This record gives sequence, C-alpha cells and structure tokens, in this order.
Amino acid sequence: MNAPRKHAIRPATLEAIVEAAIRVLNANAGATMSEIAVQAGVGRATLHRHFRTRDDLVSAIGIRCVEEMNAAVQAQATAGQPAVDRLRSMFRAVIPLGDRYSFLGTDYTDDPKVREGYATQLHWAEALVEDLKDQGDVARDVPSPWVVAQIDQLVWTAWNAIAEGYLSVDEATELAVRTLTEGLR
Amino acid sequence: MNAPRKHAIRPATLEAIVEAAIRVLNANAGATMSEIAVQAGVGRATLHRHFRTRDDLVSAIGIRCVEEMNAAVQAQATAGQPAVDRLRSMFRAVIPLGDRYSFLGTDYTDDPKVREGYATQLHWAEALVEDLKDQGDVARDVPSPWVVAQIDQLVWTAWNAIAEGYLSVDEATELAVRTLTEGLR
DNA sequence: GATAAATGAGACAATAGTGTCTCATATTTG
DNA sequence: CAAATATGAGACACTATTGTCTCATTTATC
Repeated sequence: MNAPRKHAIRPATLEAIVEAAIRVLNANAGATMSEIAVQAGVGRATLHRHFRTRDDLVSAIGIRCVEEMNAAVQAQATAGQPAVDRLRSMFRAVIPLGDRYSFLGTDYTDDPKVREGYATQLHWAEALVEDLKDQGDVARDVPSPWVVAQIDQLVWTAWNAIAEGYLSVDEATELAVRTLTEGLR
Repeated sequence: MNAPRKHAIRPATLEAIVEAAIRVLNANAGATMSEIAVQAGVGRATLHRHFRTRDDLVSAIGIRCVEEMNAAVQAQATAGQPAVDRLRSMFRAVIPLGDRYSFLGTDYTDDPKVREGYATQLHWAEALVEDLKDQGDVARDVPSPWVVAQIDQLVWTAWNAIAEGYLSVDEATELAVRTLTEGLR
C-alpha cells in the first residue's frame, strides 16, 4: 500500500508548485507550464513528474481551492447562530480567499470533484438563504437563485475592495451583509 | 484617403466574423481562429485578410463591445430624470448586452481604445452614483467604488437570471434597482 | 454579360507549447 | 559518511496554432 514509489514529491516542492499555479492561473488562465515552473522556482520537468499533464495540474488546484472554500464555509455553518450572523461569519471566512478561487469561474475544470464541491457549496448557500427568508432577513418574493448569486458576487466585490485598499476585511464584511439585506440607501 | 484598397471587406462577411467572434470568445476565451472561422461560416484565410493577427481580431471586437455598451449607457444618461430612474433605464439597456461583453473581463485586451471606453463608462457610473447620493438613494458613507462595483455585478447577475429563464428583463431590472437601494429584506 | 474584386480551400513554414527522456547535481535518509 | 532518490537542466519528438501565400470560384459592379 504505502510502497515508496519512485518520485515521491517533497512537501516543499508540492507546496511551491500548487501555490505558484494558483497565483499564476488566477492572473492568466492560459498560463503555460513554463511560466508556472518559473514562478514556483522548480524545473518544468518536475511539474510533469507530479502532474502528468497540464489538465491534471489545473484539476488538482481546482479541487484544492474548492475544498478550501468548503472548509471555510462549513466551519461557519455548524453554529446555531441566527442566519444573519452565519452569513456574516461566512463572508468573513470566504472573502479573504477571493484571489485564490476566482479562476474557477473562468478556467472551468470539468473534473467531477470540482463540480461536486461546487454543488456542495451551492447547496449550503441555498439552505442559508432559506434560513434568511425564515428570519425575515430576505423577502420571500426574491428568487433564491438571485440571492445566492448576489452572495457570490459580494464575495468578489468585497475581496476587490480589500485588494484595492479602500476597505478592511471587517469593513468589507459588514458592507457586504448590509448591501444584501438593507441595500445601500 | 478613400482609395478602394484591395480586399475591402463585404459588410455581410464582417458582420458574420464579428458576431461569431463575440459568440465564440464569450464561450471560450482561448478559442482558435479556426473555430471562429467555422462559426462565422467563412474561410480561415478571410479572417486573416481583414484582421492580420488574432490579437487584432480580439481588440476589434473588444472595441466594438465597449462602444456598444457606451452607446447604450449614454443614450440613457441625457434625460433630466431623477437619478433612480436613470439607473433603471441604464440597467434595462445594458443587461441584455450581458452575454456580449462578459468576455471583456477575462480576455483582457490591452488596446488603449478599450481602456479608454471602459474609463468613460466608469466615469459615467461615478457621476450617477454621486447623483444617487445627492438624492438620498445611496447613503453617503458607502464608498463610491463599492457602489459602482455593485452596479457592475448586478448587470451580470441580472443577465444570468434572464439567461436561466427565471426572470424577465423587466423583472430583473426592477430587482437590480431594488437590490442596490433597498436590499433584499 | 463582362470585368473586377472578394472569398474558399488548401499548402506551407514558423512558432510555441506539451510531454518524455537522460544524466548530472543536490538533498534527504539511514 | 554513504546510499537512495528527488530535482534541475536540457535535448527531443510531437502537436496545435498561427500567419502567409496561391489559385480556382463565387460574388458584386458596371
């Protein structure tokens, strides 16, 4: 089972590759293996040793990002707090990840695990929206898909605001919650 | 000046190429010239005859989309209506264009005309936000870049809702205005 | 209908990226 | 320190795409 296969990867190397791939692919969805290798500070051959093809690499980091997101989301989902507080917690946990998973929207990986992870997120978001409606934080006549989409977009807007430096994480989180429930009036 | 150069393009051919390019590139930012040619129903050589390189073609349709957007936006900006009504008119005009210019976000063209057109839009949006604040439709303590970003995102969310068929253009427009000002409570 | 020009189809070289391999070097592990 | 092995560097064949060119055919224009 745990046979020491040839070309086991060094943790530091794997980490460098994955982080570089996330960084580079978010900046440019069509980035080449060479670019990623350079940014990771490893040889191009090393990339191919551990991820046979480019698609394998893209899938791998897709899976990683989705799992990261789900972990952040579900860590907040357990508490028996009011729905708005869970929404706020979720925003605060997910917003800082904005720059890591934004490529998932464009560089769509067909990997079933990515789809599955995304479906999980969607399902959780729908449940939260249902709770928000129950509590009267969101009106019943608003289609749930609209609310879910809005939450998605707010994460991105918030991360952008932080990246551009005109809001702190807490301010952006608060403004996101406010935008969704009360609007900007 | 107007010397009849060789290889003047036929209007129908140009139209077919541009429309196909917009369609194909929105679906797949990395689409090849061959794919575009097939979708346009023209030979690949014809593409290169009128757009020397692939970048030229991408720039050209980038410019076209931005100009289209600006035309739609500015047609609504003239009237001396209240700010909210202008916001609503703008949404109704721009939302249906969602599927044509969404690629501008990803397949970023460095063309100065695209940048310029985008800057124009941004400038107009900022002015509208200022008016909304003056009218009390948007609170003064909300950073204007946040409001502008929110408007941007709402256009995309609204178009998506229409594409997925759960809202009409009018419903989506109304919901967008409502989301921005009153929130979803 | 005759002429001119735009187009389609295909051949072509050039380029860029992928994936494989080898061997010397560096690093870990005992 | 010694043995094992992961890595870096580079060569290599292969593929896909780009951009150019030519020539026969279609389309527009007079």
